[in-house]
Amino acid sequence: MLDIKLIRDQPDFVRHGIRRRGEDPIIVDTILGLDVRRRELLQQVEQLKATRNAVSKEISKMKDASEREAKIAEMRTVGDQIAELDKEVAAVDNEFTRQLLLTPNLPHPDVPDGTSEHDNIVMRTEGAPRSFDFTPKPHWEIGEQLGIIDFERGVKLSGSRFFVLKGHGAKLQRALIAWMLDMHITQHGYTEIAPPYVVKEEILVGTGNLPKFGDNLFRIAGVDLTLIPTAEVPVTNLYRDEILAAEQLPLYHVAYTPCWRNEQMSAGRDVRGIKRVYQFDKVEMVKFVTPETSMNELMTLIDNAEDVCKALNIPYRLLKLCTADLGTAVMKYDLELWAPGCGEWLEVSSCANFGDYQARRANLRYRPAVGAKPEFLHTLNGSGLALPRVMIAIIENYQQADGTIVVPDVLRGYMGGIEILGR
RNA sequence: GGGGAGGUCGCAUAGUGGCCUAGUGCGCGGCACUGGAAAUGCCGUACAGCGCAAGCUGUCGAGGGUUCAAAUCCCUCCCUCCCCGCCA
Repeated sequence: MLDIKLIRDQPDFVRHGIRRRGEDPIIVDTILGLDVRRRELLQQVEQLKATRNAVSKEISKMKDASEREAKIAEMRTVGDQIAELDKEVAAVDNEFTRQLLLTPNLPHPDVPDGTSEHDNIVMRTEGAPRSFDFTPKPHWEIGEQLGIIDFERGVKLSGSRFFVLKGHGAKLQRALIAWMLDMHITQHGYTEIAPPYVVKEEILVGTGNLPKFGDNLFRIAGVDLTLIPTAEVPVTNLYRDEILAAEQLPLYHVAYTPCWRNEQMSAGRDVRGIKRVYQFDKVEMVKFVTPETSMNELMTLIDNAEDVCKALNIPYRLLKLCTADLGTAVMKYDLELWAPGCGEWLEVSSCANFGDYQARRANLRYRPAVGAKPEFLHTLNGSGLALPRVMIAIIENYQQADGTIVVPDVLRGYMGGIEILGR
């Protein structure tokens, strides 16, 4: 959500930001119109309420019965007027809030312009792709042959785009989760959170998934609960409606959760394997920081995600996303691991600074100093990392000619000594 | 799921229609006293909206209602605690 004062004072600046994102800046005029109307009505109704409050107090002290009755009758009329105006205020206010919630975030000036993901900029590529003396296979072949990924039975249970991990496959994922969590906790200073996997509607509004981007969500029939699309949703809302002390910031949290995404719009894309599925596991980092530090915090957030890629010793690259690919962020970077079997770069992490956009929605504030006014803080989040695609990268990069997979060094302690998957 | 008790300012509590402009204690901040501190005293301590400002308005779990006037009365819902039932 944007600050209405910013829209009021610098409408052209806001329009420019919205236009860069490829959206229609007309919403600015809609909001400004509602804002004016809203304040007019508020002033009217509040003046009437002030009158009623004052006269009601007088009434309690009146001795003369007829004078008293006259005032009561008078206030009855005022009360009717107030009731009508209150209704109007509520209607205008609802629409005003709805429009504000639909307004996109403004991109940072340093974000490159673009109209599609092709305009994203590769900042750097780390690590050389391994050279194979055989043709590397895609993970869906290796996984099936080794019996560590069962596609058919996943479909049998839950339909297309669901899969089952078995034996060493399940263990590898569990090892990865524990290892990543431990790395962020012990080396990067994060505190672990184990949140609920279903949340209320207002929580999704807080992170910006609703009201605009609800299409991908799995909602639970009959109750006001939705399966989380990412741990970002419950964790970012942790301190909702609270005022944190400045000394509590920055606050770093890391959470492992499953994620559910009903991506019907991507039907037909990446149908093979586990690259794009309806349920996947992810370790997610979330930061709560003061506004002036958020850009630096974004850089260290990327470092934290990058450390995972480095430790796995798999080639990766860092992308700076253009205005078309920003989502609700102010600025965003993606990390992609190289997968030699399917021959593509896999997005395993998305690291974003949201500025105060989410903080306004979720009412996340901090007090800069004792006695000072509360202010909205800044939120950031980044995957650290998303499990299925890391699994793909490990399977494809660490495959051997005989169809088995070497367990990366860093994971062996978490694998109970297993060094080769499939034996 | 059934029965009971509750939800008031950071915490604890008072408040059964106008004396509530929500009191008190603790905590917190400032000041005084002190060589410094403790103790003590004084002052201040929720959030939001509107307004250039003075100030006004709203919020006592949430939403409706009754009333000239609601923390207080009525209705619906949510949450917490206790007992019973069921259950990993």
